[in-house]
Amino acid sequence: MLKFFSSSATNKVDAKGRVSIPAPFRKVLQGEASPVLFLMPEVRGLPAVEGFGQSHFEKLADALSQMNPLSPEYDALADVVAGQAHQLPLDDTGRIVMPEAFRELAGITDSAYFVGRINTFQIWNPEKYEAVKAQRRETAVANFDKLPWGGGTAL
Amino acid sequence: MLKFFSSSATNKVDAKGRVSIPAPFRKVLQGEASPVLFLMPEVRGLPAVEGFGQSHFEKLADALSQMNPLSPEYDALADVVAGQAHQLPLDDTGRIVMPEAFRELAGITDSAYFVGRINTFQIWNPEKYEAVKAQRRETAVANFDKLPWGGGTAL
DNA sequence: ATATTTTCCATTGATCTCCATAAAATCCCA
DNA sequence: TGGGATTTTATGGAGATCAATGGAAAATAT
Repeated sequence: MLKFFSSSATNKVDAKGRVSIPAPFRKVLQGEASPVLFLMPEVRGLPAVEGFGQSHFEKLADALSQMNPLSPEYDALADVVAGQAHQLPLDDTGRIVMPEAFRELAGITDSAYFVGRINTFQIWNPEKYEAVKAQRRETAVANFDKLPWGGGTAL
Repeated sequence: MLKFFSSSATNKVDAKGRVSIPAPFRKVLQGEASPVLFLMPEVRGLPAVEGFGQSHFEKLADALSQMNPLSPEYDALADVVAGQAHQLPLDDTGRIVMPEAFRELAGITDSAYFVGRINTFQIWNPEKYEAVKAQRRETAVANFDKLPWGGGTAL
């Protein structure tokens, strides 16, 4: 079973904030030791929510554990990774209740766009993502040679 | 067992988007650890879909994992490689359901042209490929001396 | 008791699986 | 080497399964 988040989908968000996690992402989460979902604000402040599973969270936690907990850097990163993050249970139909704070941060009201990012996925307001998508496409065309297309020409 | 995609074929696409993956390509996919097919938009923006197996995807994912996930380049490439990509199961007769977004991107309606590209293959609208084929042949003639033809004329 | 949250059930539409057929490629043996 | 027999491919369709969603009942908290 695959361990990367790929594909994208737009799902509805109901009045209580319930939303289905796309099945391909659920399968990644369920392939992990403990099938839980973490959400946190997009680190750079983009209007999006970052989601991932247990294994990625542990990598973050381990990295933080190496840092000096009395440093400003630790304070800052721990706030994003732990303080503002939530660990959410999936109900039996694969839904979560997306906390109000995240919906507000991402400008999500009645629908949410899920997009895979390999080790994580992001949740966007569909219209807002549409706006960055074209820009990303352009940047991708200009940078595709950074990827290994078989010949090892990358980098 | 061959591990490169070569040959080409035109197959029908039914109303639900079902299409047979040409047998030679299936054999390449089935030679891998996990026989799944990835599809993603052609990275340079051509009206075509790029297909490949697990091993190539992992090369891309590894390369991305080396990049700074907070850079615009990561955003852009991850969107193409993961966000806009899909991992598709082959049914027992070797078909996939080609997502609507890909059919639209490539202008594919009722038939699809599959063409091998060594480490990947591409899927085109047959007429659209016909249009680029002549151009490619010209460029190939001008560059065939970059390939080893055994006589020592190469390079 | 009221409001909020969680669990459960029900519906619909999409997706997957299975079966069946026809055409093409391959095999095989005289 | 011919040519029939077998296997592999490509394709169509229908039934079974699953995903997404809405709503209500049950539980919990205030």
